[in-house]
Amino acid sequence: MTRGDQSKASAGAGRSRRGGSYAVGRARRTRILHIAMEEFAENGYRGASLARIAERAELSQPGLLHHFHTKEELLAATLDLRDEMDSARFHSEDGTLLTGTAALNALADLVDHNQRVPGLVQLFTVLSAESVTADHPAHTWARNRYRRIRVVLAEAVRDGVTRGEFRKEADAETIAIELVALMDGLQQQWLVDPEAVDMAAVFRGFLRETLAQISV
Amino acid sequence: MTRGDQSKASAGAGRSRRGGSYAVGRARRTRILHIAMEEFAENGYRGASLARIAERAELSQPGLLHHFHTKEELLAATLDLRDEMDSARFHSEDGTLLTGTAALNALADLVDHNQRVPGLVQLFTVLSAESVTADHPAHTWARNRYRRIRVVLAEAVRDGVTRGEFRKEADAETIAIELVALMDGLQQQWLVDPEAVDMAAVFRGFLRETLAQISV
DNA sequence: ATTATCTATAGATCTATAGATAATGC
DNA sequence: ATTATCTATAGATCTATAGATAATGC
Repeated sequence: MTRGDQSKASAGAGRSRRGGSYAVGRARRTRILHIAMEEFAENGYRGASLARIAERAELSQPGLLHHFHTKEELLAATLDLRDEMDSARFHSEDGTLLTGTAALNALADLVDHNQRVPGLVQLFTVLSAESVTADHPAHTWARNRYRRIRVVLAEAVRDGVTRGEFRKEADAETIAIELVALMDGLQQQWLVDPEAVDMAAVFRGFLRETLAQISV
Repeated sequence: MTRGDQSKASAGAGRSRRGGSYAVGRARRTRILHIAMEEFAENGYRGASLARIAERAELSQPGLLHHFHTKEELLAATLDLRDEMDSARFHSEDGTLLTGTAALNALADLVDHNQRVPGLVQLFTVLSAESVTADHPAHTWARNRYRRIRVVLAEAVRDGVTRGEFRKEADAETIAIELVALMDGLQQQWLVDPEAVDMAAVFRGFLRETLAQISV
């Protein structure tokens, strides 16, 4: 009963933890999380080692498990943190979701930005692919993340239609799937051979064509 | 000197091995390879276990290592086999590479076909993503495979221009990158959520638009 | 009192090698 | 003679738990 009462707080925030914590602990957790992001990006979930993450965070491996009770729990916290980092990007300053042309341009800006943070791109690419297996701990996360993104993009297109920016025939669902697929696929080719693929340029070109087709 | 002489044979073929082999051995190797494809698809390179592959092939784990000396060697053989399976698809019956519209349509047929072999799609998706790390044993394979595919597709488009099927302005390199990216990205979304994404339909739709744009 | 750590360790892996025995086929 | 197997095992992991000690802050 005592612990259960506080469980609601940790649902969306991701930072707070059940039970109290001291300042040293919170600082260490943050440090662990950032190192975990790098290690999962570099080695995937299966290839990452708690011992190595602990070593880089300068504490013992059981010391790490004091903060995150299992490897899966550490992965979940990592994914929450990564999701938070991107979600800000699709909201305007007053907190509402971007729509229409503005949303699609925000997507192109994201691709530009991603070119400067290969580590974060790699985290998603590696974990998303690893999680296609049904029993992978990130499977549900990946599926829900894709669904969420597709819904947001499709709504952005539909809103564009409502406001008269886009033609009525624009197929919002298909465009959403295409944009996400192209982003992911470009990231894959770019990560494996950065010099050969200018992902930002290709994505902007594609977006220009798409907008030309659906704009009123 | 004695072994070196035969090394050339195994370069392209993939089936033959240095030194002789008995019929039982060849049969077992084939069986091991097919099981390895499934295991690598299901668990990635890092997650797959030689012991488990051996168990499924009904021999001991050191027995398996008699045929493939290391885990990396088994992976390499698996990748060679997988590459062979697809390469036939882009050659016409007289052995020449497909070009222009024919090549692009072959690509769409491939996407259709892939929808019936999720395991093989998963093998590529998982291993390609896992191999973005520079030190992954499949890193070079993935990079070269992408380069090869892009070259083939870009040449198909350029040939289409030469034959007067496509406009001169068609940007062959960009179209090649886009097509590959879209295929990969669609596979990712489809594997993680098959009911939500009709990858064949989306790909054909995209191809239709592209052809409409570049056709004379 | 609670949180943050540590050392020690259990119990499962995992890849690869050594060395022996049985089957195959020139 | 060579190839195909096996058992036994070395040597490295890896995650997670038990139980003790030190630091923190109501």
